[in-house]
Amino acid sequence: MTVRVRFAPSPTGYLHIGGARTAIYNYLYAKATGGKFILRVEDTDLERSKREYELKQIEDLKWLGIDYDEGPDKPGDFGPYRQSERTEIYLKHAQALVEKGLAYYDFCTDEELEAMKERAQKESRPPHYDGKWRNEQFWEEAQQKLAAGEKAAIRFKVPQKSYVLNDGVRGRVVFPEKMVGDFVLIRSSGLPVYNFCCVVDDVLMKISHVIRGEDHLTNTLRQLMIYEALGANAPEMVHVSLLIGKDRQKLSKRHGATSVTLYQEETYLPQALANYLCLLGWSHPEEKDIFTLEELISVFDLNRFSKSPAIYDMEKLKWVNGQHLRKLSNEELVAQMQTQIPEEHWYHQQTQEWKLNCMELFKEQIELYADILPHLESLKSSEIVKSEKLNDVLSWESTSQIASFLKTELSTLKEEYVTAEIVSGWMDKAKKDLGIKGKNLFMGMRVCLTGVDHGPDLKQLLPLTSIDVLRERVSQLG
RNA sequence: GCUCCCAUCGUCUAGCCCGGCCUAGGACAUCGCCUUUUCACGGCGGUAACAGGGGUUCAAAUCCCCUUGGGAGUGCCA
Repeated sequence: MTVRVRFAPSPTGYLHIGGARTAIYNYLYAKATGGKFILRVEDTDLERSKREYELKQIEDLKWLGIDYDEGPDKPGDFGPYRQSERTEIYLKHAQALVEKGLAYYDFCTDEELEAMKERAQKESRPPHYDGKWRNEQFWEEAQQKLAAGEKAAIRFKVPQKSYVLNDGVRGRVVFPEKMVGDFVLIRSSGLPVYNFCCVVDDVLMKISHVIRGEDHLTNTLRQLMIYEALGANAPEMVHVSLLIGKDRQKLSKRHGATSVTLYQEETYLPQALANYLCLLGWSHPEEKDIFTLEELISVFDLNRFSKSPAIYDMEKLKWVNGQHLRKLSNEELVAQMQTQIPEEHWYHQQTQEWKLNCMELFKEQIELYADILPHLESLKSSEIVKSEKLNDVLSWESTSQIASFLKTELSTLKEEYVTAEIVSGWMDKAKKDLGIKGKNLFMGMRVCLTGVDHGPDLKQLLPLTSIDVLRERVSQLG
């Protein structure tokens, strides 16, 4: 059997990191098995669905490195791939179920349903539908009302029996009888409801494996019933554990960034986000924690999911990002920085060589592209960053000597930038002429020329700062 | 309330299905040391967990039951 999996987002907002994670798992499984990955847009909630969200989610998916074989903009043999364009199909199947006596028309108003629920609550019964239309004796009346043009929802007549699900990660799950009441298949507006569309589509699109979040586990009961009513076999179900926040609550905006877009904006690497997301609830057979999706394809399998929910930890994501960042060459880093960093912060007027040197120097210190900003800023700043250590260095007799020495040296230079050789020359000369060495020399130089008590090697750092700025820094100390 | 799911370091997890190789391994974070005359990177090491209680067994993190805790669902949302 060829594997066909799908990711079925609702275009009611931006792509959520939880959604991105299940999309990745589906994508990987398709790739690992040589199957097909389908993108299906579940936009049956007309009120909240927006085309712009659909487009944005697709863009974000692609940004993460996920591509699909069939989808709204990639016609396949099982389209259309947008549920709003399949209304007729759902209607046809729902009517067929009514004809078979497996579903029925329901004319209850919202008020009646509300009253029904309240009554059930008062009598501490489960709030299941128990309206008259469930009863076969009214079905003729229903047909008449329908013929008269009255609006009705189509409700599924839930069989009185228990269902068993063999889930790929949960194992055997038994849903007892009477767990759910008759639920709606088609709204009175004529539009279908999620659980129904989902099953009809999964059957029609020949989906072999459903990999989705555990929040759908209880939905599965309803879906199992629909598969049965439709005379179809249910696909393999794989319910992946959920992502939660530090407070163990469902991941929401107050836990920080929850949409993929935000990570783009914060200059995360797509491969790092994808990498980290895989690590939550799934483990690499060799316990590797840094990999690309490409590398994962050959080892990905459905048996390595963990059952418990995972807390989303931004700290580790950052670390993963840093690991991926360090794998990039200086050339790639420069190219990326051009697009990731606002032009006014980036030294776009600098030579390529300067930029490459800059990357070489700072890439070990950053985890995100945006982390380069303060470093870039420090290159042109003549501000003295006060600290206890810095004051100590400034109090040394040797430091004032170095300051005036540097002042003279700098005044003789015509170039715009110093070189590593010039800096070396200063070191040697200061050692010989002033008799300063060791910590006094190095720290004195550093403080005078950078205004900071720590930082990267001076021979690499100083050539990135213009001599004018160096002069300014030194003069402030003199 | 009812139903379903889950439970190993602070966090992500390995081990669990097929009990003994577990004195419970790795990673993030944290702490210390080394490296770097500074910082960062890197290297080495430390602190740190089988939720609790009962079984079963020669032997339980692993199998069973209960308790507790957490999550999800209970929509004419998806």
